[in-house]
Amino acid sequence: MIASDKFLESKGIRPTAMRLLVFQHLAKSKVATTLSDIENAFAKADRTTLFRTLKTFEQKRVVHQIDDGSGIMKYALCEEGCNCELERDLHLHFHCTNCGETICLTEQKIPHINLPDGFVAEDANLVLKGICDKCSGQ
Amino acid sequence: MIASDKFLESKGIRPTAMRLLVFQHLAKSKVATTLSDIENAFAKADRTTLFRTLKTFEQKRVVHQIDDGSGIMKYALCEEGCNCELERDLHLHFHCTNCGETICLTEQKIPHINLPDGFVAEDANLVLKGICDKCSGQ
DNA sequence: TCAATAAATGCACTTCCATTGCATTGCCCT
DNA sequence: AGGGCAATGCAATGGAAGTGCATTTATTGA
Repeated sequence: MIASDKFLESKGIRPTAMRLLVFQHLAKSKVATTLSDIENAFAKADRTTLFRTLKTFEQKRVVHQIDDGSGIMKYALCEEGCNCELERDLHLHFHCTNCGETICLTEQKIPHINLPDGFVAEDANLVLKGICDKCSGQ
Repeated sequence: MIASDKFLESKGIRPTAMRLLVFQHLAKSKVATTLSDIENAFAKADRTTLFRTLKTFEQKRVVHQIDDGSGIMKYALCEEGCNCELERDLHLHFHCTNCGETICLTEQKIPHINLPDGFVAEDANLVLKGICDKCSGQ
């Protein structure tokens, strides 16, 4: 694993202190994270800065945004082998209705769908809702 | 096709004038509809009433809510053969990034996904984004 | 090194939509 | 008719995304 600052630089992102902290916070987290989560983790940080940091990360394909239907956007780091740069990495997400957490199931890809004539798909978002492994007692 | 008021009654919904209008508006529309769409269609109507009408419809399984990632909730009538009462009708939705419309592809079902141990899925939401048939020029 | 320039940050504010509280109206049933 | 509950309308709240602008911090080039 390379150092965070080198990694960000390799993505074309200037590795400021704030950005390194946000990046490392995302790296530690196993679940998708909301803006408010990050805001609470660093009491000193300003919402806007965090917001823009995430937007920058998203643009540079360091994180992807997840809309799990909870009404709040969540963010998660792209995987090592994530081919975000070429095409969207179409793994699915699992939203636990018990604990509210959203998990990237990077192993599970979205199956190919045959669309009616004239429809051209460019992106896909599949969110399963239910009970996660922790909450189901396993 | 049975009359709207009989239909609503059969679903346990009192068929008020407002509700009949909303129902018929949804029935006419081929695409998923936002609260604002309906609000604009009936200038006389109050947002709140429409909002609660939709919530009632949703609860009684007359409409389903669609979160297509546009940030605005949309609603569409459940199909004739929709088995919403027993389990969620897991068809997918197509969101056109050109015209902004969201279409229920009721023929296309969400494929079964094998989840890791401990995960129990109860609901699924699959939204494809791209260009719809009208916008692609077919 | 120092000034000029560009990028990042912080604060205040706006906007948009979902949602709720409460008073009022209208409908149904006895 | 009238009691009671459901539906409606108005006003207000709340939460999250997003924007404008001034300030600070970093980078670059003389």
